[in-house]
Amino acid sequence: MFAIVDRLNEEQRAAATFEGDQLRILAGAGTGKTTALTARIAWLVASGMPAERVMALSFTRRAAREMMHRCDTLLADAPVRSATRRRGRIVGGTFHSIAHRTLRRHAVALGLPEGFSMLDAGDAADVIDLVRDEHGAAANGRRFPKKGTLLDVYSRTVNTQRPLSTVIDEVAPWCADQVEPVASICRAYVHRKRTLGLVDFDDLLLYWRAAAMDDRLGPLLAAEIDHVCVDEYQDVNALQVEVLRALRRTDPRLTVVGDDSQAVYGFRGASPRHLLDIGSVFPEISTILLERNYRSVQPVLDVANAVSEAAPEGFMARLRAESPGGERPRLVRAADEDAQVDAVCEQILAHREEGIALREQAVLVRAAHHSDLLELELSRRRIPYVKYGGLRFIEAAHVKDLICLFRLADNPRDELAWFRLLQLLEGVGPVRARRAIGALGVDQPGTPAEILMRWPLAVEELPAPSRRTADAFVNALRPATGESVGAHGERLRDALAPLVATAYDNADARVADLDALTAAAHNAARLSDVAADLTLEPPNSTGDLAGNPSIDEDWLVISTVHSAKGLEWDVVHLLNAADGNFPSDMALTSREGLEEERRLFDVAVTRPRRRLHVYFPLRFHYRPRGRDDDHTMSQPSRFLSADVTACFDTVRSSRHDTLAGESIDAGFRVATELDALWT
DNA sequence: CAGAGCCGCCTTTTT
DNA sequence: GGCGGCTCTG
Repeated sequence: MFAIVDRLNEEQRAAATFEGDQLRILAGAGTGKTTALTARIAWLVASGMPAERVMALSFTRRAAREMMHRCDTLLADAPVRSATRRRGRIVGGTFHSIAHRTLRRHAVALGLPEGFSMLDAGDAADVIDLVRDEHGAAANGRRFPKKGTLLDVYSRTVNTQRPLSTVIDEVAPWCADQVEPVASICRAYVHRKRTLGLVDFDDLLLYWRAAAMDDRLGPLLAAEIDHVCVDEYQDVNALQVEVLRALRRTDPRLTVVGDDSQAVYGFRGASPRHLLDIGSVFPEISTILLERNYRSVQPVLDVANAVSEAAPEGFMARLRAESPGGERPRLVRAADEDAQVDAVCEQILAHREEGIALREQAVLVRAAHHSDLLELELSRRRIPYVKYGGLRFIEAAHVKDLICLFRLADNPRDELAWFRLLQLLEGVGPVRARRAIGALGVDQPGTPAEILMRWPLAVEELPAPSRRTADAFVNALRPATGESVGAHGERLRDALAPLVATAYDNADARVADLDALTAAAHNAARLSDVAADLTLEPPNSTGDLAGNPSIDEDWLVISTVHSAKGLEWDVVHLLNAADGNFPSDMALTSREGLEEERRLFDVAVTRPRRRLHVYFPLRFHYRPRGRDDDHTMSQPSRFLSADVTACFDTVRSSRHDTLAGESIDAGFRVATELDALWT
């Protein structure tokens, strides 16, 4: 049992073995927060608490995965109390994924159809657009918020639990006098989702809270869990706090970990106040501070300290390194983005020659598309990489088609899925699709089977040539008696494949994707689960470009700074440290926006253990990923103040040498090929 | 009414 | 360079 806390320092050990009910661990970057939290979990389990009665929550998927992984490792080594009891696994994941599991288990009690559909952000915007149209929003001649803004306003209102008017003042002040029409659309949106059995990301939390607050269901849920742990508590929002409060109504045991100086999810309603003022919700909570940084060498921490010193408020103590020595970070000025990419690749390979594997290096970017050029170059140089964050596989049209089909198989009320799939048919556009859906009566009462029984009425609305195809794919929706979920999935895939093949180009690759996705149906309880899992935990298809990392033993990590939070590498390369990129000019409309960018910058520079390289191109392509020659000049990031820059060795990338080398190489090749004609 | 073709806008971060 | 929204045509 003591092996668990053997390698911890005094404060970490105090946290892991804390005897009280409620604990808050406050700690700066690199001080071993997650180590302390996972050690605490292992300690609780070793002390006799069944692992499956510990719930561990985090906001991001990556942080949740990391936490689960470390728990698994610790628990595998820890002693088992009772030889007869098989060790369970802790209940862990993101808030949203645990909420989803709870909703599936108690769907009926919560007034949801068993096969409810999980909407992604795009679907949610489409539903809200639907009700927006029906309200004749654009008709009154006034500028009215579009679906994106409406969803943003709705989501912030839900997540911050504040009045709609306050949120509108903040997010879209130009329509502050239209609060009532917006409210009415929000009400219609909520009502529509309920009628059709649709659940969006925010609903997961709303229903979970309702379940935990319910007089019958709440105690049931509470009785399943002894201890709740929350990582990255500075990223929780008001709604998540209420979920926690509801879950802990009867049993107080709770451990949270956080760092207010790393709060970077304000844009979705999170606030570090929840961490700092936690006493107002859980008055009994004790606090332990972790202050010793084990991650980084002092020259790297000097950068972080200089960055945070410029902040007007809110940072904790200066970071002091436990490990001595270390090299000064490098600030690399490159002529343009191409030179930056070259410099990064050269540096990565140089480190690799020194014995630092690709896996121990990461390239961090503010926005996912900042690594586009780099990814091309990495592929060209055959350097394998995996990218986290950014555009998702799931947003590819054919992937959404299959997800919609799986949703529809369990929930024939899913108007959105019908609308999308019907339009794959030849000669069917929005109008005919809508008529057919009207004939189905998706909003009428009745069982799923009864809705499908109205299909003969709906098919009348479609043009004659498409009816056979349409019949075939609706037949595939009906479950055959005794058929497994996997077999049903295959049948749906077969019905969709020809439609996908005619509706899009590069059909082969797309149909291959369908196969891979269908495979997931074989060990699922129901098809809507497969769809929901893909929505909550979307795979990313990058990495294909540079070879398959599961075969290559070593690969580079590319990540957005947001997705990199909580992780560490020996070497970190931070790209595009130019104003407008980082801080993103999108964030500069408010002071809080700028401060959040500063914390994000702080997160980025506190990721490396040993080496930090910050790159700054002097010119940018005017169009992102543009291959033309239009450039704009750029300023260094405002976070690279004189004090910060003083912590770096500033170097210029040697683009010209590389160019010269390449042209000599090309000249040599031409000569060889010309000669080859005559041998 | 569907679909081709054209214009202009876009691009933060995550569940 | 991609996509959403618009117009024009059959």
